Amino acid sequence: MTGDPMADELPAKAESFDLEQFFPYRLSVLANTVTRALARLYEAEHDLTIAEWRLLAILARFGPISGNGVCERTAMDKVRVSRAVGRAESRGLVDRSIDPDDRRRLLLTLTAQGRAIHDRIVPLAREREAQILSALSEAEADALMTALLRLQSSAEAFDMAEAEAD
Amino acid sequence: MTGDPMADELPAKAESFDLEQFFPYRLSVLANTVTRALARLYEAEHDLTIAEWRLLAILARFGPISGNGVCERTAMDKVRVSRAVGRAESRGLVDRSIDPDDRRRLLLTLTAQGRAIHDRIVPLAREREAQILSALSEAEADALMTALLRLQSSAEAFDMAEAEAD
DNA sequence: GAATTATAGTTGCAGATGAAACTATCTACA
DNA sequence: TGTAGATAGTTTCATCTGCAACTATAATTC
Repeated sequence: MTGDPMADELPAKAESFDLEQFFPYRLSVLANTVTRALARLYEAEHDLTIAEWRLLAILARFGPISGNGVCERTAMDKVRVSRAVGRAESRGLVDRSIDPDDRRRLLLTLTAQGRAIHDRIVPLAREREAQILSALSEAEADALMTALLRLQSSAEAFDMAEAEAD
Repeated sequence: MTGDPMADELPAKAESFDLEQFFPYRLSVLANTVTRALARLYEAEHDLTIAEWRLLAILARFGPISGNGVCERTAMDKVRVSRAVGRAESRGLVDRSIDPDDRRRLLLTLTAQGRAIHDRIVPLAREREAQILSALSEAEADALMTALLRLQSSAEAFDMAEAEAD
């Protein structure tokens, strides 16, 4: 597409690069800070990792679902999901049974205890989210979420194209 | 596609938590996608990790600087910086000498080779950033960057408060 | 100016992560 | 059928990460 014949001219000095203003950097640092703040909450509350918390949230919402379904809805790879399920099951938060219709698959559901923990964390997570977002107006926060969603598609398509570029 | 959900959908309990709409989740997933796309670039180009790339970018801009200075400007902890410096030095990208004015400190500078790699990566990184951000208008992208900066302060203050809560 | 305290950076350890290999099951097609 | 190939999930291994402990040097305090 971009057949740019003059691409190799380098008049703009590369040294003027400002990491602080580089979007991927800003995004990564913020995500790291926010994630850590949330992770502390999950861990302090019930010794849950982020992955386990996501698992609970998805199971609470989407009833019995396969591990693969969890992958799709949590943007976690199957290794991470497998481990989150293993740990959550060993702690009695999740039931794991084999899907009789396809015995490769798991049927995952929340136990009563898993549901209880989920329900206890949700308001805390929402509160923390609100605290962080309180730095923005409601309109700004909405615009931000919209932007994140749109960028997700953009970045994903791009990430794919690259991974597949043989 | 979506394995049709069963009829027993719950009433709109407070627990009907939607992970997809949860800001920390959206942020984390996007950052992960974007980071991976960039990491591939750095690695494919010159076998650099994100940490090493940040190190090069900061050294290119802020001349001789201490390891601690790198920490402050890259939002990486000292362990990560120390390792990035060690690896970059062993590959001849960075010079590490002891600051004579304070012999605890290092004086870090780019070597010619480190500078060359930096200069070669910068335009590629910028191009990739532009590609990802092309999903947004310029005004939206500006608003996004502003929002990220403001949230950084907000989240950081919050993260701190928690860490220090003894 | 010795002793305490603080700071810069490194190393050890333990957990999180993901790519790739592996097992088990299902699907397609001869 | 049966054989090849796809898919679900687990395990192995190598890496990344960060907290805590450690070393070395500087600053402060008495």
